[in-house]
Amino acid sequence: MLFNIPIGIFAHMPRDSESTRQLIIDKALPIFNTKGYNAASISDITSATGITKGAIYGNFKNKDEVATAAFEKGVQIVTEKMASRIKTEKTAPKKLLSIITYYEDYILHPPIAGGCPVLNSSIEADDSLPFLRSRVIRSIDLMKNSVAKIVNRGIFEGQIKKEVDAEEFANFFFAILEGGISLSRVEGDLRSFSFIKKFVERQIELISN
Amino acid sequence: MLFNIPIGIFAHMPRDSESTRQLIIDKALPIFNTKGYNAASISDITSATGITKGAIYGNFKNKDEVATAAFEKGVQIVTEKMASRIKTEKTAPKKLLSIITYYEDYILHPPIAGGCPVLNSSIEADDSLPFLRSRVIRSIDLMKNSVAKIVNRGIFEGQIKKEVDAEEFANFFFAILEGGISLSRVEGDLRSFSFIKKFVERQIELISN
DNA sequence: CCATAAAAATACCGATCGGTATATATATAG
DNA sequence: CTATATATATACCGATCGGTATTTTTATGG
Repeated sequence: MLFNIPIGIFAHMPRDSESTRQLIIDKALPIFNTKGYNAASISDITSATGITKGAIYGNFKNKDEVATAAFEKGVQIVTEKMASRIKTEKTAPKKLLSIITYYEDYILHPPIAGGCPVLNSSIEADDSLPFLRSRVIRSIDLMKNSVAKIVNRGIFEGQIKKEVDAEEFANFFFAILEGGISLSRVEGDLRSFSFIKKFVERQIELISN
Repeated sequence: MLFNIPIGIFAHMPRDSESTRQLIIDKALPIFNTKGYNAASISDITSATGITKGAIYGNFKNKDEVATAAFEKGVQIVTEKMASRIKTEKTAPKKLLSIITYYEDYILHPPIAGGCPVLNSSIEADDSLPFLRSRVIRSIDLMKNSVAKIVNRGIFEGQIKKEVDAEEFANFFFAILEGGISLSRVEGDLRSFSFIKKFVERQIELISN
């Protein structure tokens, strides 16, 4: 944990503020993700962490910075878990299918309470929360690009039909899966997502050789 | 405006509270839709309407009821405009295409500031705002059903391939278009939506006879 | 023109918000 | 053991929140 900290540079080292910072981020993430940025309060975070306001404002400049750090953590969790799923498969169609099941598992066993942080923040940040918007855009771009890369590599390796537009497919793929998550979440069951899953699976089959 | 009010039943009729109520709803709708329920405040509404808190709480029990009325108004606006577009077309494929262009126009010339109230409320209401959730679900169901009806009628009239699963298509259609709106809104341009539009148009072509 | 009842405006409430200034606790260097 | 720098806790700030009690305005019936 502390191995990276250069010994001798800091003359004094009282309590470990880095682990406090991580605690705040970890506890703040599900709070922001379920309640939304505006409804989530600093005192929500103090309750969840058992840490006082002084510790929070000692480690973050303001609420925006806590939210930003929490969002980045959320993106990291989501994308890392997804990437590890993708890696286990060898061909493009199977990689794409693994993303679908990742989304399905995400609904059944949410790694972060409150749904997908990218989608949630996307809705909340589109006209308010300017400090989050660019980060949301970047995350979306990252996720769409990774899908496009899979498709293009699949074309190169002969698993995907070469006339497929990777960027178009990536947009479709991302939009419908995010839409599917939001549908199943608000409806409270997997029914809508199952339809969407079936549809997307057929699309993958259709573009495969 | 006042023609419908039965004369003689009310002994006294000071200011017209119904038009005040409508003013509040009309001004509150874009506020709730852009800022979200929690960030939107009663004083935001008093500023926008030029009306005082007393008038608001004279016409609504609390903030929840204002938000509910605004949401229903939003749904009404969205669905009525969409229905009128659909009606101008005769065949199922053309009706479906008209919905796509409706969404596209919605992005370019939003009838309500802040995006789609159904999608926005869906995200915000999924774990908070229980008083809105059932209404959101009902609205989504309504919109998906109208798409499914178009598809089924299209099958019946021979315009759509009979092996098409109307409910599956409706789920796909709704999820991807809502996803497309949210994408283009947060990204701030139509690029993603254009890809999605192209994709959905091809799907419509594929299920058409 | 006056009485009346409804609607809207005003004034106020406790609670909570994000944020800050200050005090206290803690770990290390000497 | 002590001095010191840092991390955390405490106490407090003005602003704003949703909501309510009360007063003022307004339209109508008589």
